[in-house]
Amino acid sequence: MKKRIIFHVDVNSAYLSWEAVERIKNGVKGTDLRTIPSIIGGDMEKRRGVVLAKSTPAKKYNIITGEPIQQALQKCPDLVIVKPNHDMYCKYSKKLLALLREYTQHVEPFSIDEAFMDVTGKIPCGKTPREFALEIKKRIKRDLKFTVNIGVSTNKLLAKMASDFKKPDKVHTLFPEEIETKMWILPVEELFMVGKSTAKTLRNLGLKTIGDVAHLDVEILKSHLGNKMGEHIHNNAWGINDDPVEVERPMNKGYGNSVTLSEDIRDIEDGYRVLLSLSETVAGRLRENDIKCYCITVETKDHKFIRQTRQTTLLNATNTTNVIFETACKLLEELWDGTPIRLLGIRATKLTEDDYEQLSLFDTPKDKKLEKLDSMLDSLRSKFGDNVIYRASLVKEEEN
DNA sequence: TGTTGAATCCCAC
DNA sequence: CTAACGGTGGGATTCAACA
Repeated sequence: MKKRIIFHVDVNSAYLSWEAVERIKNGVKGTDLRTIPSIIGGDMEKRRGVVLAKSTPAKKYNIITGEPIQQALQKCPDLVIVKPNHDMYCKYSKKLLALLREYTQHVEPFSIDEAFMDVTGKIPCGKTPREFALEIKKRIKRDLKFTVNIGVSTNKLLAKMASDFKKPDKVHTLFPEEIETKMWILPVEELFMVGKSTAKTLRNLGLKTIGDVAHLDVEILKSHLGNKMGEHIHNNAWGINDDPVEVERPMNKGYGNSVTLSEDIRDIEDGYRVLLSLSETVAGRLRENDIKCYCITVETKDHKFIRQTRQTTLLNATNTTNVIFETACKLLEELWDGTPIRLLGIRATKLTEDDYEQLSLFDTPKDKKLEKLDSMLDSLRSKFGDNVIYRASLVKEEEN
C-alpha cells in the first residue's frame, strides 16, 4: 500500500475570524474583533450559552471554548460578545472548500471549519509537503483574509493532531518518525477521542502522557474503556489510522432539533407547544431531503442536567409534522415525572428514502391528508418565507 | 445462542 | 444572592426481550 500525504486544514477561531472579516468587508467601523478580547457566544439576554470561539486576546484571560459566558465574563468583564451567525459561516466554509479544491478534488469537509485533503501525488515538483501546505495557507490568507493551521502527515489522525499544535497561522508536520518527540509528550487529554470521561479513566490508571497510553498493554485499555474504545485509543496513541479521505458524504443517520428553554417547563401544555415547534423543524428537514423516519426519540434535560430519552419505532415511516408531533407528545407523557424541564429535543432516526409509494400503502386516509397539508405549507413557506404561517397553537403562545 | 430495540453514555465540533 | 454549562450528529455499551 502506497504511502499517503494528508493535510488537515483548521480555521483559527473560525466563527470569530469570519465575523471580523465580514465586518471589514461590510465597512463596519470599529476595531478588528481579533485584536481585542472578544468571543462568539450564545444568548446574552437569557444569560445562557457558551463560548463558541475566542480571540487571541481573550485567550490571554484563560477563557476557554465551551465554557459558560458568565464564567468568561468573570475572567474578563470587558469582554465583547457577538452573537453567532450560522448562515454567514456557511458562506465562508464554502469559499474555503472551493479554494482547497483548486489544489485537489480529494477534499473531505470534516466540520464547518475543518477539512482533510489527500494530496498524495498532487505536490508540485521540487516542493516538500510542508512547503505545499505553506503555499495553501498563504493563498487562504491572501484571498480569504483569515488564517488557518494545517497539519501534515501520512494519515488523517496524525494530520489532525498536528493541526492542533501551536496556533494560529501555522503549518506543522507529524510524520510517524516524529510521534515520539511531538505527540507522546502531550497530556492524554490532547489525544483525539479522549474526552472528559476517558481522560479520567486514563488518569486513574496513572497515565499522564499519550506516550504512557501507547506503552500500556492494549488489553488493559480494553478492559477499562471497552473493546472498541480501548483499541481505538491504543491505535491513536501509536498514530495508526487507515481511514480514507472521503469525498462523498454518506447519508445522514438522523435529524434532530432541541432547545434549552428560557424558563423551565412545569406544565405539559407548554411542553406540547415546544414539541410542535421542534416537530415542524425536524419533519420539514426530512421532507426537504425526501426522507422519512421510522423512529422518533424525545429527549429531556431537567434543572439538574439529568437527561432522559424515550423512543418508539413506528409501523410505517413518516415525515409528517403531525405524526411526529403526536408521537413525541405521547413519548413525553410516558417519560415525564413532573420535574421542571430545561431542555426538550426530538430526533428522527431509522431513515429511509421517500421514493416508494409502497411505504404509504398502509397509511390511513388521515395520514394522506396530513401529508398534503404539509406539502402545501412547505410550498407556501418556500414562496413567502418560513414565518408566513403559524400553527394555531403557536399563535396562541405568541398572544400570551 | 445470537439478535434486536431501548436507554444511556461518550465523543467531536 | 452559591453561580453556572448549546445544539447536532455519530457511535458504543448495557440490558431485557425474544427467537
